[in-house]
Amino acid sequence: MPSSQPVSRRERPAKPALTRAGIAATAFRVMQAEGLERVTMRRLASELDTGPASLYVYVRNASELHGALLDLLLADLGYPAAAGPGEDPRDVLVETLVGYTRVLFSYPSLARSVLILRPAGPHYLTLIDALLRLLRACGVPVTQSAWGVDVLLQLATATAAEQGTREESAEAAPEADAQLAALRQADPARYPAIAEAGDELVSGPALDRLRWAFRALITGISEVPVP
Amino acid sequence: MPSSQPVSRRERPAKPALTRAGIAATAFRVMQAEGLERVTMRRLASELDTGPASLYVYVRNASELHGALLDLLLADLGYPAAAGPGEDPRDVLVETLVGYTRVLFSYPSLARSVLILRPAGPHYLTLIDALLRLLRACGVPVTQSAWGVDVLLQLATATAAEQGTREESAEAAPEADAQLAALRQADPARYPAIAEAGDELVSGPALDRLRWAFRALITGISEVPVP
DNA sequence: ACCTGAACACCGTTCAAGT
DNA sequence: ACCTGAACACCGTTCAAGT
Repeated sequence: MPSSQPVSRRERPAKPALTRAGIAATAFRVMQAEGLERVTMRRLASELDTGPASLYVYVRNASELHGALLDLLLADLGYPAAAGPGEDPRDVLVETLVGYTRVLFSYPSLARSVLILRPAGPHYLTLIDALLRLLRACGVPVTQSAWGVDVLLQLATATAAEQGTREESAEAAPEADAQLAALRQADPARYPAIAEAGDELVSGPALDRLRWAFRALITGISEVPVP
Repeated sequence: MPSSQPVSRRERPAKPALTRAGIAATAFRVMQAEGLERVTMRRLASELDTGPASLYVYVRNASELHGALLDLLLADLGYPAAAGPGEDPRDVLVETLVGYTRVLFSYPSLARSVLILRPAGPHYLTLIDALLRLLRACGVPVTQSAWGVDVLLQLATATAAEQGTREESAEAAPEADAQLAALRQADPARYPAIAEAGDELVSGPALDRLRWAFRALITGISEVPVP
């Protein structure tokens, strides 16, 4: 009676052990390749050769996983220590904010998730710390810097959420056109201020508008004292 | 051979004819009663005694329906014509923005949807027109008003999306606590600026912070010329 | 021509029952 | 004690087949 020997389980394990970091890394890879929409618990489970229930041993829920993805994304962001000689510290701050927004621009769905997430990862804290330091370097008082950094990050994240370069935002495109058309065709008698503003309402490249918005907000943050 | 007479189909029609407005009104009622989460195409269909496919004759998709819900919500918003005697026109502008944000605060999920929607309904245009008029009344040049109104509305909508009073935001609550804890426990050696800012980072009622953010942004909008 | 039943192709999360 | 198969309770959208 020949008995079939089971192949040693320790050799070439097709199934690597599940870990939180491994799940996050797999999620990151799928997000880069196919966008956050495809990063579902079921997809990750099948990618890791297990059932969806197993992921919940290492991750509280899908939203927490999105927070981990943001932190992986921010790992490569570099920050200037301070403004160079003859450099406007506000320009350095604006470009740092633009750098963060650019990263999120490629993943608008992640930006949408982050907007309601209150991220707490180490790289996100590094971003907050860098922005606070740059605000202080612009001469902004500490209380205004503390309240201001939140608003600046919100503006950056919301802009990435609403704009966005991936095909996923193609859904929203027809509605953007609808607003454009509505503004242009608005009855001047009923909407006189819209008529007065005219094409200025929708003019200019998105990045120019974003830079201007950052500059305006930084100016206000530095001038208006907190109550 | 008695034949059963069919009951006249024209009497007491249990099924009112489907219309776009009727669908939107039903959606609005469900949203008020149970939140936007419950406003699904399937739920609306069963509420209207039909199949989900029938709704697509009158509504392009769920996102377009959310735009209609926003416009219904904005129908009751009133706007001040101008600042009264001895009244700061900036305060009037701030309170108008707070009024819009308050309405959205009760429906954070709608705010999330609106953020990527570019609304185009008549009441939304009325809101844009009113804000433009108030900005002009503050002495803000037309180009800055035109670019500014977009950012102000984005800030309002994003704040409503991320805060929010309904139980639906209870999901996000543990993460808000996680950020709070992370900021408080941040290593001062690694995050010196966070340590310096201390509790100022999370101090103050949400509404005070929002009013301050509006004030700061309005100040910047009025001072920084568009490129 | 207009409307819709049924199907397509999925979701996140839980929990009883395994090992 | 730790892990997971299977189920629960849903989604938005499409299209062939009806009336």
